[in-house]
Formats: sequence, C-alpha cells, structure tokens
Amino acid sequence: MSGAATREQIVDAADRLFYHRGYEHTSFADIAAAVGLSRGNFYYHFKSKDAILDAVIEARLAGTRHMLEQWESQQPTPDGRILQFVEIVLTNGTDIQQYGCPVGTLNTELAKLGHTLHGQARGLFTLFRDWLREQFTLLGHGEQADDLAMHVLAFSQGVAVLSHTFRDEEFVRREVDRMRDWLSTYRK
Amino acid sequence: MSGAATREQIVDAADRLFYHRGYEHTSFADIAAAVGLSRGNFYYHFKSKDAILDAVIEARLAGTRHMLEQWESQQPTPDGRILQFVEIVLTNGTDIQQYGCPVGTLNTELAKLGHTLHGQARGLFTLFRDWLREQFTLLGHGEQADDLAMHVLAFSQGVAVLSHTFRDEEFVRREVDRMRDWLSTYRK
DNA sequence: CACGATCTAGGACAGTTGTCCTACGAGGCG
DNA sequence: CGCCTCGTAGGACAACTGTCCTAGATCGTG
Repeated sequence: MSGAATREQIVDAADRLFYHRGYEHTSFADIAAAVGLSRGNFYYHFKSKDAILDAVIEARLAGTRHMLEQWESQQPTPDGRILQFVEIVLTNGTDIQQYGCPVGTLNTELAKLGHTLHGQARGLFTLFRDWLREQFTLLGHGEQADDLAMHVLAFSQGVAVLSHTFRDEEFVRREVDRMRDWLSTYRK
Repeated sequence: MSGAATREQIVDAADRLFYHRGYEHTSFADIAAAVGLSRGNFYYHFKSKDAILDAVIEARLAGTRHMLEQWESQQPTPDGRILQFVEIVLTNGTDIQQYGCPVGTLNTELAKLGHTLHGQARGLFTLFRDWLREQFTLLGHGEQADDLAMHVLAFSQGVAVLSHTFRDEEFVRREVDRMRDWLSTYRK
C-alpha cells in the first residue's frame, strides 16, 4: 500500500477512536488493529503518539474549515449560518449522545492532562468562535460579536455534555428551540 | 492509624486526583503516594480501583446534598437559591478554569469509557437537577420546571467547558450576568 | 534481471498498570 | 506474658504501555 494512503487510514482510525474512547484510553495497539497493521510498525509513519494526535487535530481543523465554507455557500444570511451551527446538536445528535462533542471532549481531556497539544486543540474552538463572531458582525452587532459567539459556543457545549450524560433527545430539541428564539432577537 | 481514618484519607486524595487529572489518568501509585502508603497495601482497604471510584462518587453525593441543604438555609427564596447555583461558576471559578466542572468532566469521562459506574456519577447531575426543579416549582413554573432546571444545568456546563478551555474569567462573568437577566423573567 | 527505496512484520525494551500474596509489626485483651 | 486481630510493607505477577530495532517483503525504475 502507498505510504500516504496508509498514513491517511491511520489518521482516520485514530480520529474515530480518539473521539469514541478518548485520547488516553486509545492505545497504539487499538489503532493498529483498526487499520490492520502491526503495532511496532507505526514508528515508520508516526514517531510518537503525540504525532498522531497532532495529525488528527490538523485533519479536524481542515475538515472544520471545509464545513464552515460549505455552510457559507449554502446559507446566504448570517443568521441562517448561525442557526446551522446551533442545529448541529440535532444533526449530529446520535454521535453527541454517545460520545459527546468531539471538540469539547478533546479539549477537556487535553486541558486536564496538561497536554502540550491542548493549544492546537483549542484552535478547533477558535475556528468556530471566529466564524460565529464574523456572522454576528455581519448582523450588525460588531461591538458584542465575540461575546455573542462565545454564548452560542457555550450553548453547544452545555447541550452536548448533558445530552451525553442523560441521552435525552427531547431536551436537545427544547434547547435548540430556545436558542432559535434568542437568535431571532438579533436578526436584522 | 485507624482503618476508617485511612480509608477516609484515601477517598479524599482519590477525589482530588480524579478531579485534577481524571479517573483513568490517576493510578493506584498516585493515590498511594498522596496518602503515604505502599501501593500493594491498597487491596486491604479497597478491592479494586472501581471500588475507590464508587466511594469517591458516594462522598461527592453526600457533599453535594450537604451543600444544597446549606443553600436552602442561607437563601430563603427559590430564585435566590437558583442564583446561588448559577454563581457557582464564579465561586469555584479558579478550580473550574484549571480542571473543569467536577461533575461534568467525571460524567463525560465515564460515559465515554462506557464505565459501569457512569450511572452512579449521573446521580450527581440528578441531584442538582431535582433540586433546581423544586426551586422552579416553588416559583410557580411547575409544568416546565424540569425543562428550566436542565437549562440552568446546561448553562453551567457550557460555561465550565469554555472556561476550562479558554481560561477567560470575563466570559464567565458575562454569562452569569446574562443568566441573571434570564432568571429575573421567571421571578415571582 | 538487479538495485534501491519504500513499506512491513515481529519482537525486544524498560517502564507502568491493577491485582494479589505473604510476612511482619503494633496494640488490646485474655 | 501469649494470643489474635488490625493494619502495613514489600514485592511478585501477568498484562499492557509507548518506543525502537532489525530483517525481510514489495515494487517501480535503471
């Protein structure tokens, strides 16, 4: 197999496993088994577990950027775009119920471990934060745009943690409705 | 040393370490070092790591019940009590910035691990949820009291995750203010 | 075909994990 | 005093961790 393709497979498998089980609880052996490679051979592709994490975060950053661009092309209005973000807790509802928010749980874990790459992982949040801030600025709330962006982020994280804990879809739906109402007061 | 006192010391140390580093990332050796005991000797007090976790959760449940009773005696009005809960993200602001919410991070970790004791840990959330629901019922919002209770819980978790990630105290303050405004619309 | 680069399997490695056992010491009670 | 329970130290145990090495397979290119 080509090295680049294998590397991509490793990153894909690691991404999924880190999300489902957490970073620390995922071992080289787990990733190797998922890809179908021998454990020792990993050193050829990644010189350490941290290097895999780095690649996973990089892949998530790229994926998120791509998703945000899609949202921008699909939703012409800033409030439609913000709503698109808000509804992600419904769109990805099943995954969030089972595994939590991929961004939130990774950041929480790395922050608690005092991991070197927490700064990188925080970049995932920053991506959403900056994008949301831009949408609120376009709505004419430039001076408090960052505050509003953080509020929407906090909403998503609160819903994700409780959805993950209680596995209650109705709760998620009610919170999204509440958020929709709140958003409408900021619409042009 | 008396066995009961040693047991209490172990639970205290484990409680702190589980909060600061996470359950999985805390080893018997870590707890032993914190208490000043030999690692092998732990089996005398707890027959497994899960047994320690069980005792820690039990201790947190008892502590939480005690705190809620204190709040009830200190705050005569239901809205004052809810506000007391809301402001916990400021009261424990330093800890939350460094280690996240002790209830939220434990539940997230155990849910992701598929751990047997996740049900027990969820009880910590349920304690707050039921208590908040009671306060909203006393405020005359019986039919949507649980919904409102979950909303307040979601607020606390969203703020905790972002505070832990960004370490921004001003953000916490703004969210608490926002919550105060929201609460005032539900006051008698 | 032969060569060199690329990719792989398998295992060695030192360290750590949770678990469990045995032997010892301290202290109260007969 | 001798006994017996309670608490402890120290280490054995197998399994697993991330890391690293070496020998061989595969494959495109000269």
